[in-house]
Amino acid sequence: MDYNFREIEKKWQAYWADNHVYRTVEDPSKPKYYVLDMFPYPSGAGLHVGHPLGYIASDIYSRYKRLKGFNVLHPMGYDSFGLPAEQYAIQTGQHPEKTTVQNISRYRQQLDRIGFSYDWDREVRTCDPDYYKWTQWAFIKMFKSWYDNSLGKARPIAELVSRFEESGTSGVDAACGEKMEFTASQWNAMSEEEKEKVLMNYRIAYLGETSVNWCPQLGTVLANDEVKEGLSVRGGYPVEQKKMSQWQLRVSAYAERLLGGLDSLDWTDSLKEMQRNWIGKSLGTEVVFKVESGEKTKDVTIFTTRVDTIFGVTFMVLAPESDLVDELTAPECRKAVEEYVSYVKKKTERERISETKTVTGVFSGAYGINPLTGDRIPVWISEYVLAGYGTGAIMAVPAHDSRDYAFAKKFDLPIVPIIEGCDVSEQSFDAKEGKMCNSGFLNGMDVKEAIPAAMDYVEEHGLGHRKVNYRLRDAIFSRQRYWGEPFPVYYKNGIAQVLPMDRLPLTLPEIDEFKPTETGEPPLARAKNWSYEGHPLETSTMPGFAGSSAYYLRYMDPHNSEELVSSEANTYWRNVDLYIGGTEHATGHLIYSRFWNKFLYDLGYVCEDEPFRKLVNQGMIQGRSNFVYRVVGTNTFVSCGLKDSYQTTEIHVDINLVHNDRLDTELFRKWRPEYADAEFILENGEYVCGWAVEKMSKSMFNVVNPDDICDTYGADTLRLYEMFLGPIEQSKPWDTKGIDGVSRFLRKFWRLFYDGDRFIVTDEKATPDELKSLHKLIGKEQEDIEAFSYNTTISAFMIAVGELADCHKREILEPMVILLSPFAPHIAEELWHDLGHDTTVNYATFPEYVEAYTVENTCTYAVSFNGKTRFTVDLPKDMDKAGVEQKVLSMDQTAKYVDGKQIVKVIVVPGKIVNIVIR
RNA sequence: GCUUUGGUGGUGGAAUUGGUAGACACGAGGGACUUAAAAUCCCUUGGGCAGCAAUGCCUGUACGGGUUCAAGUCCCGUCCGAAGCACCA
Repeated sequence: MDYNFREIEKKWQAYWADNHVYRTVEDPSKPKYYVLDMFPYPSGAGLHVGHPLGYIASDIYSRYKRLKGFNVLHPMGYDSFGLPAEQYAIQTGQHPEKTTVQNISRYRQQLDRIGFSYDWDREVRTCDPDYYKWTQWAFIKMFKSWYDNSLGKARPIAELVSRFEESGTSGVDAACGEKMEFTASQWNAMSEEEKEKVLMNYRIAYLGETSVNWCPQLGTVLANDEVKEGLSVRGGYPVEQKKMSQWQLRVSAYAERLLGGLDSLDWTDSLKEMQRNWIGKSLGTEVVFKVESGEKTKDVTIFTTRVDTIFGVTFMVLAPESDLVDELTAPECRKAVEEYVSYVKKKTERERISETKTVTGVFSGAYGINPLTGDRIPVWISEYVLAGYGTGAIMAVPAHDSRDYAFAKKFDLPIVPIIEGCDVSEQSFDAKEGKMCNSGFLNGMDVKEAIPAAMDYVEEHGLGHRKVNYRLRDAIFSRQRYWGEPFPVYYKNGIAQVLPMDRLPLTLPEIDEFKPTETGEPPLARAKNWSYEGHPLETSTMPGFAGSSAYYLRYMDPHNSEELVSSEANTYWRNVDLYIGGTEHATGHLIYSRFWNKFLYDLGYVCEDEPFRKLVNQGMIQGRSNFVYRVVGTNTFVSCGLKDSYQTTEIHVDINLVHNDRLDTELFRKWRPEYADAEFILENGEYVCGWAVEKMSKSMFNVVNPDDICDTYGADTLRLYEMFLGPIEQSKPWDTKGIDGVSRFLRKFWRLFYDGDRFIVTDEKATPDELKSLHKLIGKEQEDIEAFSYNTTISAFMIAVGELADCHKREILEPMVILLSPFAPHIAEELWHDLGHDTTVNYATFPEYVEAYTVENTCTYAVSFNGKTRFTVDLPKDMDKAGVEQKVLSMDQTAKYVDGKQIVKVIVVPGKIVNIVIR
């Protein structure tokens, strides 16, 4: 019998499913290992071969860890709330739940064909009320919590209330919106409504007025990570800034912990760096400038990281959106300022970004006083200062900041250099180096000394204080959409209240249309009886990241209706040991999840501070597109090699019409009616297509469906091939050409067991050479899998099978089957049973590596260096044979000393040099 | 502009972390078996030179320097690519 992958794969997939082979239960007698994939959003297009790349990698690791004796948690689920299903619903009237369920079942079919070892009994779906009950639960917990900066953790809000009752704000160091100060009696005198307003300033989930990314086309607000270059990530629509009252999460309170926690994680440096940049910590100084405008004076606080340059300040700048603008504008300038502010408001985010080089601004008519020099300096207004960062006001040092420099040049403001010898005639000198001058007490200091010295001075003289600033903003948590988690919030007399826990889940109401109302309210406003005890419920829903922030916890205990996760399950599984997914979540999901987990940790619901210990970013599989070249104005297509002699248009052609870059011209004519009478100019009788590596997408006609690969080559071949393509972290194009190699390898493997229909495995003793091949492979596989270097493991396999092509001995083949099983589980199961085992291979153990088998016979060589024979050493016997000219040996067995130093290794290149590594 | 990360045959990629560069695979070329095809197997395959031949020699990891007995790997400079951030004071 030949290797019939179709039958084998069907048989074993059915067996695994029927017997729940991969069901996982907590087992304290075994060490745990938690391997997680980023769960997919089930889109209508189904999976293409790029999606399973990470899943295959994690599945191999899971199976490997099981062989190593670990109790492995390896679950899968769906991130099933989201925009595409809703957009589709708006267009067709089809309920998003219906399309979501359809898409999920298609995903499941596709996933099942690849042979993953998921414990499907633990599946979660974020749109399932039994699941989002816990998303809503966490939101309520956040609503009922505040962040105590002095303890560095979240605490129940009731605790804050009692502190306010006792002593007001004194002694309270809380993360909050605006700074507040009041006494206990002031607090106690407040109305309920006023108290609620105050508490909203401290809650971790809070309702607040803020400038948001508003996307008119989508009719919703978006988080910062959902916007790239002023366009929405989904759909690519323009985004504008708008002030709105929105639910937010006080992620900024966790900035320092999110930053510090990175050090302990086993993530790539680049990913950690991305998060660090996103958090954007900077240490600087807040300095108070007195500002005069007509008769009025006001203290204006600015933030700077370079107080040392304060003697070079020649003007100040306010952000156009800053509240100070209105207060400080002098009457004679009011008209110009108002015009400027409305001009800035009209611009979209996109325009502001693309016009960063055009300098704009207007004079406010106010003057500030430099607190160190007493100089009187003009106050300007310009969009290059952001309202949301620092205080929305800056001191400008044109000599040493390129943005201030550009502004000074444009509006002809003075530029005063304060670092010796720098030339500021053409550009500013931004570097933090050199000696200070024109700077009073700082003169002669190096910039590096001057920064702390200036900070000290400012603090000692009461002019300001050191201040840490973060770029990380609070997460905007409201979306004006239907297909998301409803907020468990109602409004009683206009005050936001959360539902009692026993009312959860608050399920999505049925509505007849999914688009926003005519008055621009979210779709939920269409729902009838959308109220709680007569009070209206919140009509916006939660964003996509809500459901994905704690899903890894739910997998630990997915059917628990009393708790998010029981403490037994949580203390057993703890956190994710290995998380595999794309980098695109670096500043979104991976920040929110860490925040969410830390919050739950503070309240004692989970036992680990960080959710994901090790993180591997799989690269993208790109498409390999093919092109044909149409001669302009004709229906004639010219082969790629000849295209330069014609004027041509490049046209994407469906890769299914192309094999090895050769176009099937008959299929091409049938592909589209307009090509029915196409003519071709061939080279060597063939039409050669051009190609390019692009994103895999329908519009490029380069999508490869894993189902098709499973049909023609089998799931095991697909798995092997995706891993053989190259390192997991790297992006690489899918190229179907190479798949024959691994397919051939599996057939060769099969032929170790079968000659036609004859099972040819014998009980003969293995030879030393055979054992050597086997153990080399065991060693290599172990080492490589731990390092996620699966492609080289597969190479090692191919070499071993080549070496063992004539070996049909059980003693060798049985371990080989176990070694292959993480990569190609179906064929391994089949052969494992053919070898006479009743259990599945996954309950076997990983073969033990014996180094002795791989070490050759040795004989003694004299080793000399520096012209003298120093000692003798045992080296492999074939040392002097051609082809083995060099060996690196561990010297442990022969531990020799030269001149009192221990020899660690010896490197021999016959006829050339001997290198001794000593310690 | 800043941060991160790369640059090795026709292609995907190896290289024990400083030790024979190009493993393994694809593609290409040649051959065997076959009426033929598929399948399978064998040989060649970075470039150049010499030889009937086994083989030998030179050169070669983006470019230019350097450290070292030894550099794809480490250091300095230049060029190019990818990703992320982007008026963050």
